[in-house]
Amino acid sequence: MEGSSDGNGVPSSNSFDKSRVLDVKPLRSLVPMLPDMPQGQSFICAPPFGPFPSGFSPFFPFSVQQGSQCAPETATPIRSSSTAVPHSAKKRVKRNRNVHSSPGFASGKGSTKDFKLGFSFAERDDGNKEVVENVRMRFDALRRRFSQLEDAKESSSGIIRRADLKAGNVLMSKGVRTNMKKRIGSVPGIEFGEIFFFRIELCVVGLHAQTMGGIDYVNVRGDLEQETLAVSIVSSGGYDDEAEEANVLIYSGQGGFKDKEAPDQKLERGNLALETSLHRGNEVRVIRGMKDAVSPKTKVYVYDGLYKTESSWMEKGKSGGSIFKYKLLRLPGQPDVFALWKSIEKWKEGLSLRPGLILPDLTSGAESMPVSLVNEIDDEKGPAYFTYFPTLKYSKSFKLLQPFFGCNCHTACGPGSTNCSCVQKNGGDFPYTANAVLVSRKSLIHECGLSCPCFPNCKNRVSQTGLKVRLEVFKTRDRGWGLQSWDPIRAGTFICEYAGEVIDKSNTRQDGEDGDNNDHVFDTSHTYQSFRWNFEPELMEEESPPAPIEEYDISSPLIISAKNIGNVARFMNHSCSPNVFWQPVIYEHNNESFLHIAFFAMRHIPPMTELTYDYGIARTDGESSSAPSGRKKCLCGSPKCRGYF
DNA sequence: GACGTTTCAACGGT
DNA sequence: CACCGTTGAAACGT
Repeated sequence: MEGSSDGNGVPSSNSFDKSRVLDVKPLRSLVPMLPDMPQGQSFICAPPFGPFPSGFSPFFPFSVQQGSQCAPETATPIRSSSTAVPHSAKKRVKRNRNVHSSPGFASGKGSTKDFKLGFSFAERDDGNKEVVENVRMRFDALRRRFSQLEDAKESSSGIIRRADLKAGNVLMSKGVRTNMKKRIGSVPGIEFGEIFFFRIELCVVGLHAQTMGGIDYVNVRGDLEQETLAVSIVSSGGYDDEAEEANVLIYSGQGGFKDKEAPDQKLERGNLALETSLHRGNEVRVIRGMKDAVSPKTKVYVYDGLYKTESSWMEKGKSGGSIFKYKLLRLPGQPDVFALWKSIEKWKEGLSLRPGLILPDLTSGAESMPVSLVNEIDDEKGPAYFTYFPTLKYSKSFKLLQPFFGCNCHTACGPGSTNCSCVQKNGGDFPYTANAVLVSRKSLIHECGLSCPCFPNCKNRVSQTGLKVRLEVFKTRDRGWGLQSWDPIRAGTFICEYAGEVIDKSNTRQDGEDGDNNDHVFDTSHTYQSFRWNFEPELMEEESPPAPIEEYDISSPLIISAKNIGNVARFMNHSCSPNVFWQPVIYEHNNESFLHIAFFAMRHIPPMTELTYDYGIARTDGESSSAPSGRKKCLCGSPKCRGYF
């Protein structure tokens, strides 16, 4: 293991050694080490990882880094609300005040616990990126928690049927929402292409205020009288809209949605608003409801951008009555959103349609799903040589652990498996929701292992059952190779584990830097930026146990080298504002426990967005030089960039 | 203001 | 999976 690897995944200087870059062939011959099982069943000559004695301290400080400095936000209230303030503004203000004193909750016992709103009251009317992010994170954390309770059916006061609505209701009644003031055009803090998984999620950030309605509108003072203008529409397949061309949308008016014999639609409400918008020529936000490729029975809502209504007409609907039709044209100069989604659909049908494709599957079948290799930037033909291997390789030099006892479940373990001993190790709550989304970060997650008889339908094996999203390794503009996804990813989704060779630190040189850089090395002993991801128990109505502690809790440092052997994780770049985080997971293999590093989505990630995590900062060991010799200049570009990592 | 109406949800069952 | 029934809650309008 000599030699510097290239700068993959590392915004290092341009110490890129082209001579080591291999062309296509070696990569193609990256044969998985395991003949059959992608999971590497019993073949890994895998002496165990060291024991995990208790009695150690958390290995990084929990500094609170709450956003005191507002990101310089260039909010673009395209046509600011001077005209668009609803006449009901007074009502709103009043409602705000009510919310402020939260009368509905003050009476409930144990619910008067204070929680931090986290932003100003003004920011509830007009948001910005930071507040939007804050609200979205808190919404989904709460939603996941309610979902967990729903799955387990352990909610003591009435069952939760709709975790999304429940979470939305709690946040709205507490005033944890933003962009309440309706506006025409862009919404501050929400970018084109952002994705949402529930309609109520659009409401809490102010992108579309109707919980179900497809047309949102606002009252404005017109030339002579009040008129209503459409501000946003959701095109979701409920009616037969036409969405063939990427920049044209034929949208059906509202009325008679579910009726078998629909009467004629009337020119009122949303229909009237769209009609007025046609004459006034105002911008209308368009949100497209798409089928989720990862779980096809759910929907993804994509903020496609601003449109203008070009024309309208009436036609006979299928169920008898006549319906309104509106033709909307996408404004030029906006990033392609819907068009990109359409392209990805085509790439999936024929991989060769992907521009810049070098390899259809750089894993050579080692993963459950292909991972394409793409370069649209220059003529480099691929990353430096390495051997693709989908999981960890433990070297021989580790001591044996004490014997491991798996569960004895003979049905698939899942959210209701309170008797499963593996589940019990997680502290009572099943760590994942029914659709395999991680509920909370934890010091350690216990999954079922090889000798547990519950295989293969067990739901407690999320991080060991292969890739779930369609990934792609691509050439970035200035940071070597990177990782991104063709599929939209919802927060809490498992992305991949960090595969590679486990390094025995006692064997490793103490000197650290003998020309060896830390490219393609994962090290739990780095100092990581802390962040809050879990739900806030104080937002739950009834007394709720505290959220799991989000500090990692690893007895001895785990160092994984992916220089020579690794998987897709080795291509993930660093960011100081990452969208992915790592989570220790432990499960059994040949009667011994092994620690793994699993990556989960921190937030919803739109397709073709680079996946990044915090590499952390190597600890400078006391006496050694104070210069940050092992550190690299960071090119993540985030406003919160620390400058190096 | 309270209440009824409207609404391109979300789920689970078949 | 496609349809279908059930449950559901914010905003709007009366």
